[in-house]
Amino acid sequence: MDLFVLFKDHVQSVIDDLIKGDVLPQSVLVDVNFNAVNVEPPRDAAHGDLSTNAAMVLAKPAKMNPRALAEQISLKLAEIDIVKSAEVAGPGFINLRLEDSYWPQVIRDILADPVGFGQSDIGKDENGVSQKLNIEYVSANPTGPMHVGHCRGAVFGDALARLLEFAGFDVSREYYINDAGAQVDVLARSALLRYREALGEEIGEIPEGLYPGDYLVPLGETLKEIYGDALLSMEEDEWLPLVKQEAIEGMMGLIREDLAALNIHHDVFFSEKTLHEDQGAKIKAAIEFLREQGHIYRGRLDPPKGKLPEDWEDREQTLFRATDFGDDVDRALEKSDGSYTYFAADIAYHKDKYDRGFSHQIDVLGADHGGYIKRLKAALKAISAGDAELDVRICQLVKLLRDGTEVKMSKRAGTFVTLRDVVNEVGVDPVRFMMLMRKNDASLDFDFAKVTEQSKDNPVFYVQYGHARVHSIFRQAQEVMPGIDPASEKLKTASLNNLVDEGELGLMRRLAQYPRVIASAASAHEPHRIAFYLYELASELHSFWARGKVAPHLRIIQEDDWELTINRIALISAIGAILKSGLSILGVSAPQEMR
RNA sequence: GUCCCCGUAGCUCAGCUGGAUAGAGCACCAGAUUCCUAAUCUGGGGGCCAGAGGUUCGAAUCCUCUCGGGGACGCCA
Repeated sequence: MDLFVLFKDHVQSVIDDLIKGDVLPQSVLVDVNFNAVNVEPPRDAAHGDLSTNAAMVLAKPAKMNPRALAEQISLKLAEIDIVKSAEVAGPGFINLRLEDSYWPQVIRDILADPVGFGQSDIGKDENGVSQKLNIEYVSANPTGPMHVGHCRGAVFGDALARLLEFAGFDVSREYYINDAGAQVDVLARSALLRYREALGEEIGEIPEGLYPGDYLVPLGETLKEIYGDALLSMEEDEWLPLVKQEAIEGMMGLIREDLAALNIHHDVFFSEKTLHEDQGAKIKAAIEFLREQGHIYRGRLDPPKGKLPEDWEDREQTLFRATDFGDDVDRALEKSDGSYTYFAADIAYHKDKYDRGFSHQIDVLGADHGGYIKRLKAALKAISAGDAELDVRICQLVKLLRDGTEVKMSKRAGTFVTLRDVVNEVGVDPVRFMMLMRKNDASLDFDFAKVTEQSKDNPVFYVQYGHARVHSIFRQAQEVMPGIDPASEKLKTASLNNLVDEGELGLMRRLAQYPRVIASAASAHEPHRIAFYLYELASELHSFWARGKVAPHLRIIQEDDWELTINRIALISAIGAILKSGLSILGVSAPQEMR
């Protein structure tokens, strides 16, 4: 149960009452945007537990003084059982304070359903059925193992998928394999070289333009096992498809392993190549579909400003009228050799997703694809007649630092850092958490020294230690007070009396915010908000724990007071549950012990 | 030349889709543990929210322009 949603309903019904009582004019029902009315925790806790701006939003349309209106509303709100006081403050805020006896309810709610607490229904339709949502992320070219650059999008997409699932969506995780372009041809040629090497040939330096990486060596061996020396006697148009097929499978195997090392698993791997099969039947169909709607025409494009490509030729071509859907220019669908552009295939791909029932789509792309957003959105709008929505999230670059100096990466110089290197060196949890401590569209410094540091300076350990601390207290309690069992069902029926210290109340208030944090992070597609919330929750826990050092009556374990001890155990058990819940959304483990 | 992202404390960043006196961490200074893990906690100084206009009861947040950093700009993927 989300406290803030509950009170928004209360506020709404008070407004309805005031309209019925002719205090407010009927006209506000049409004049007021009720979405602007909100109930939220005040920034300053001294202002109370909940705050609403209702009077200020309503004042103007109702032609009333905001403070006078606030008085009227606050009187009604004060009648609610659990409301201790309702005060008007500032320009017309209504600050609510709840009875201290209310807060333990959040502990009961959490203990009753530790895994489900905070789940949201924003992903569900009016019948309570989860809506289908497709999130495409990673989609690295299958030409080699993943490097750190891919890492952020992978972690972000995965965490967002988990978050949206938690928020009620029926989520499908998808990987788009770019197995149709020229790059995979280069891959195949590079692989053939390794194949010849496996057959004993001296291949020398890898020629410019081919992939030099050692990771292709095993692929050469595999080709040798499958084909013997048969490929050597074939023409390129004969061996290329065979080698390409094998190479892509090999590279996708590497990539899947890399992703698995990060705890990332996709539901669907969609091959771009399948769109091009049968003379591009699927792409042709998508273009035909658009043509029927009048969104395709033959025309010329202006050459791009800034730098003119050397082989620029002005020609009439098949164009998608993207400008009708918010893009800056219309977009080409066919290359000069008659084959389809990458974008044309992508239109077919997004149409395919739409046809599979995904009206909610998210693409997670790298920073270098920023210029691609508008045309993708335009395409989905056109293909779904405005029915589907696409959000494109861009992940900015990660700057790798070692001892404070930037690690420059270059494929030529062979100094690029693979994802696997990073995971092996620092571990999955720190990598994931670090990537999620930043807003996705801000660039990110990733300092090896800091990420591996096991101290409070490292937010991962700080939050995980919060969870470990909860369990540490459990262990201690069972030792000194045999008979107390944190896992027991009895905890759920604890009296929860006497949890009246500011620290305890603060923790309960913080717990009550969890559903709200989930809902806002999910609807904004911003998983980093979870990370910050967890940090704050852990911080309050550590702080309360430390106060027990100087004020013994605040320690969780009170050997001479079983009831209080059990009540506090219930409190920290709820905290542990939320830390675990939030960490699992981020895909980070919640250890019970850290030594 | 056009479009997108960013600009908040010395540093790294939050700021809950427009709310009240702008917050954390690091760094710096001063403290805290006979007993629940010091991988912790308490207190302190530190700000023209890049700048200028505008929108309104109210702007770090929305709009316009300027400056600075990054990215993208027919058929690459």
